[in-house]
Amino acid sequence: MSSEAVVPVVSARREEILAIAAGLFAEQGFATTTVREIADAAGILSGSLYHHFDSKESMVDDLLRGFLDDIVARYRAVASGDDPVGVLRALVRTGFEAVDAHRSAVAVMLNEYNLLIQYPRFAFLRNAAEETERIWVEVLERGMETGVFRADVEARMVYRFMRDAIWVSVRWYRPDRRYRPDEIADFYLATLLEGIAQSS
Amino acid sequence: MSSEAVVPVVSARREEILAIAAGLFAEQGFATTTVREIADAAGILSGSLYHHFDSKESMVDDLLRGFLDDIVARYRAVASGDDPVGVLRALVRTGFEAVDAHRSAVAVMLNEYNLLIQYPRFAFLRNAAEETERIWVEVLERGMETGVFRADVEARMVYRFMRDAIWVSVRWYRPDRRYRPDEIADFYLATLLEGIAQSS
DNA sequence: GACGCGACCAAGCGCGCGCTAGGTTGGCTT
DNA sequence: AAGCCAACCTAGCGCGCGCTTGGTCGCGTC
Repeated sequence: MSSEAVVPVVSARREEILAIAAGLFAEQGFATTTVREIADAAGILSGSLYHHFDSKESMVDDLLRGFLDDIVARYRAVASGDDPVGVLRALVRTGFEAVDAHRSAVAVMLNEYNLLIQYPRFAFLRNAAEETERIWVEVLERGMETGVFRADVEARMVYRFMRDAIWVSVRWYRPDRRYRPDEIADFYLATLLEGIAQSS
Repeated sequence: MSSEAVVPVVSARREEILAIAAGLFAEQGFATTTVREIADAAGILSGSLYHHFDSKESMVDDLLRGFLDDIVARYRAVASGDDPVGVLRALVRTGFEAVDAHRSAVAVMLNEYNLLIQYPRFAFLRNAAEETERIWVEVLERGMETGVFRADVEARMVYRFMRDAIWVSVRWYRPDRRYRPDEIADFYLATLLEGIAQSS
């Protein structure tokens, strides 16, 4: 009998360094962040990073792969509901929760998508983006067909505005501040569903 | 008598190179774009760029200064109206027009703001951003006071969602496609003002 | 007490970066 | 014909980048 269960699946130190790198990538951008900065922040020398990672590129690869696996799974789970309004609410909440819980990954995704998508190894980014769009648009279109959503705007365009508004909120949202993610989600949903014009 | 009027205020060649650089900055990012790439695209050698510009940094400085001067002036002009709904419509249209007419500048502003704002020479970015926010928020708050806008969401938060949705559309909007900027503005305004939920 | 190994250090290689200094060219002016 | 100057070239400097190679250290296992 070996005591395998005690051994972490992946090195804890590796995860720690990945989180540090993610923070720097999110703050300053992937290209602008140097391996020496990452190493400094982790308290080691730059060469020692390569004990944990193949390359700087593989750090951002790891980060985004983990994040996208998680959030796409959440979207899938949430989208199985019947009521389009309820599903849309849940999708939006999930999105803002991700902004709160995975700040760095969301910021990197937002800022570096166009850069990274050029390289074959990051094809999984496009796959995740496309599946996400499919899930959201399907709900919007179902709601339009059943009459709970207005049908005079394109579902894809509505999706884009929603996605962008949620993702970009990572630039001004601060987790320690006034509003919790689900409150912001509700603010956003209120204006999205009912509009800001007074009907009275 | 000299024939000064014929001489361009700034070199036409300089403007041409600036537009080329802007396109590359927008596509690949400022840090990732090299002076050699800019020079190649302009059909000259990298050293020759420095006949026209002090530095790579001064290119992006020039680009953003020109853009922000223009758009802030437009916002100011448009905000002088009385009717909050009308002013908001005009602001949103102006925003989408800028996305259409100044693609590169908007993209650079969106992508590099956080990076550039760190350096003193780019303090004018913050000034422009703050004045813009003041103009938009003032209109929203005026509309809330007079009762044409709902008052149960924060004006600043509404502003941020609007600003981001407009700016980020530069990532998917293509000028040659189906929709003109004012059509997209109207789509966006329809969902923003009235919401996407059917009242029936 | 020898061994294995995960974590890190020491030293530095080669490349591409932004930028520079001085020279050349050709059209325009006088 | 001479001079000027914007535009561009030639050649390359120094720096910081991502990454590599071989070695050190200390903890846990048998």
